[in-house]
Amino acid sequence: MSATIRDVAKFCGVSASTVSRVLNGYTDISEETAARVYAAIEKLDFVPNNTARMLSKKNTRLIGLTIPDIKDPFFSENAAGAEKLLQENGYQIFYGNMERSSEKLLSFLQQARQMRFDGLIITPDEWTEELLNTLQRIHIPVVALRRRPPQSSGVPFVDNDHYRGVMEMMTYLSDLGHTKIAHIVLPTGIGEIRREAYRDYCRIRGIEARDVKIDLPANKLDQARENGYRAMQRILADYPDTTAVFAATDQLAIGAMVYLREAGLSVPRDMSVAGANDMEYTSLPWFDLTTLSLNRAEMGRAAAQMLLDIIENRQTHPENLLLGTSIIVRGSTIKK
Amino acid sequence: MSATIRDVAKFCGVSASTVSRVLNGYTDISEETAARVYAAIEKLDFVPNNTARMLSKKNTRLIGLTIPDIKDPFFSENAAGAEKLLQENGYQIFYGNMERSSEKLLSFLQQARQMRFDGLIITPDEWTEELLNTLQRIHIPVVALRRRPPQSSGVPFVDNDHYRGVMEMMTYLSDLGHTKIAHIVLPTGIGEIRREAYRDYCRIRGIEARDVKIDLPANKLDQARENGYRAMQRILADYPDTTAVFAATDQLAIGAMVYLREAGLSVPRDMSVAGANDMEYTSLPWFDLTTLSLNRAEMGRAAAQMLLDIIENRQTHPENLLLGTSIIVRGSTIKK
DNA sequence: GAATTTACCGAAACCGGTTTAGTAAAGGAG
DNA sequence: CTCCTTTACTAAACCGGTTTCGGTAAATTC
Repeated sequence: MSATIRDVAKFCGVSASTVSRVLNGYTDISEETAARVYAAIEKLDFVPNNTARMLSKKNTRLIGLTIPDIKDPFFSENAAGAEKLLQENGYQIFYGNMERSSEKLLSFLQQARQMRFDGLIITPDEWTEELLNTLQRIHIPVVALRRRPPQSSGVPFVDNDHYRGVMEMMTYLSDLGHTKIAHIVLPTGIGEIRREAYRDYCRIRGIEARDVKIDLPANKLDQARENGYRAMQRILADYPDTTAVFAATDQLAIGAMVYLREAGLSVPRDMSVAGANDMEYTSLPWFDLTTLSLNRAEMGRAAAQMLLDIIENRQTHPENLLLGTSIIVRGSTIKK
Repeated sequence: MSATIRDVAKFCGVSASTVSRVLNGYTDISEETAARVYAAIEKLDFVPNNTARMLSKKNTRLIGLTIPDIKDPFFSENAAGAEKLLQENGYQIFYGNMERSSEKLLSFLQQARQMRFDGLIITPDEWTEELLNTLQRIHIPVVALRRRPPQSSGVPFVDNDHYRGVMEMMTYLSDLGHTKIAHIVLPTGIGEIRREAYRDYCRIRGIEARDVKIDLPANKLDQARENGYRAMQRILADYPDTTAVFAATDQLAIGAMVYLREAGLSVPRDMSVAGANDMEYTSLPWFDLTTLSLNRAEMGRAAAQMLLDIIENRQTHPENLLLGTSIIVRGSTIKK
């Protein structure tokens, strides 16, 4: 079928090991032989068989990266960040689309084991006992992204510093003069962290905490908006004097804005609205949404860097990393 | 390191070939031996090394799938469609993020060759001579998605029937009573097909063709919107009596709506607007955009099916496939 | 009871690379 | 001239599966 390394060797009268050495850039090869080998490679259209190489070298230079939901552009951006760094280091990313299913994740890990991936970057929706066991058993370096693993698991972790980010956003809203600030809670783990920060902030500043959580499963974009919609409804019912809303994600914020629109209220005149995660389209003039930006590409890059440090033994047990966030101020929030 | 098939063999006193047969479900194995082997596998935590398997079997059951731009949710949806079908058939998808770069595509193909992928589904931004040559040389079955390859290349092709889709959309707008319908052209290959359909429709119906093409490179979402914005501006300048605009993509339509908003015109009262591709967020009440829906998952599935037919020799040279589209009627278009 | 079939399993080659250990020739030092 | 390095290369083992070819023993056929 395809030419092998021995074909190349025979063609230019050297041994297979010599060809291999040429390919791998060893220096104890005369220029002349190297040139002959390259010529033969060209002539025979030889392309080394990577599966064979993976087998004999004991690594694959393959990194598995799970994407919780391929339709959510959030994840694709931090994937892109990771990919860039890994490719610079000669690794290929093998993406796994989880579709929010924990069985898919487990079977991806099984795949990873069979394929002998050199490392994994995962973003599980939840950290089950079974997941932790599987991770233990497959003996592959792993870094967790955006979903904090149990402390005891020893899995290193990269995320944004949501707690601090929320504090900053609340400070920003306070500084605008708002004192009646509601919070729309995201019903996930990250959502709880943000809610906690929100409550802490309220306590410290001595203002009333008005956090509303709608518990509908929010694993689809339109459902997330639906949650924001209902939360806004409840906020207006329970706390009618609210002047600003901080939604835990942009999707929730958009949902809230849909409700405000239906209720005949104008943003930002009647209500300031802020979100988080910086979704692409929220900069459009209809929304012009102030948001907490998470710097997604940087997160992916950081996770990849951490993983490389582990794989290449520069670091056996790295510290968790919480990246800073920044507020993108737009027109949806104004002075009280 | 990890247990091998020979370890398992030794452990339960059989030969490696027997273990292999058990793993591959051969029938000429006594139940008792099979049970012993399974027990040993369990005990030793043996997981077959897929790289070795790929090498000895002559296939990898890996399919390469290129994603032109990971940030664009359009592609991820047809990737998901393809993935589903392929996984059902025991194939894994290896994604390649092209970031709209033709060099990346070429290097992905090189990767594909080295890794001995069993098949490829690609969506190149353009069909260069070099690309066609490379495809020839790597000897991997390939199906093209959404970018029509040159007829002579023999590469089979799956796409929506844009021509017919545009005809249907124009018919829909006509039936609403519009006769002064402008078209915002997408500056790509697909854009040309749509423009052609638009012009043909105008000719047949005897109405004036008002297609406007802004040539700024449109490979980012915000740039696409910028193009729509400027196109709308020109439409209003050149054809002030226009009552409906059909933009070749939703992004262009949104860009147009931004301009209309700034110009103080209301959609749909002053101008009906329609788009294409059914972007997720265009259903929001601010836009409520009528759009030509492309059924993305189905496209991916169809491409995967075609590829499998080629790989498994059911079909050596399949016909190109053009899938139907449908119009999603929303509030941005009304009767004249 | 001999011949043939069938069920079950093993030895060894093979896939296509890499790597180790070692060698012949050339060059340099003493 | 001998000894020691260095340079440039090779033979063969190895990675961990699969596959081919066959062999033995039991079961079946005649």
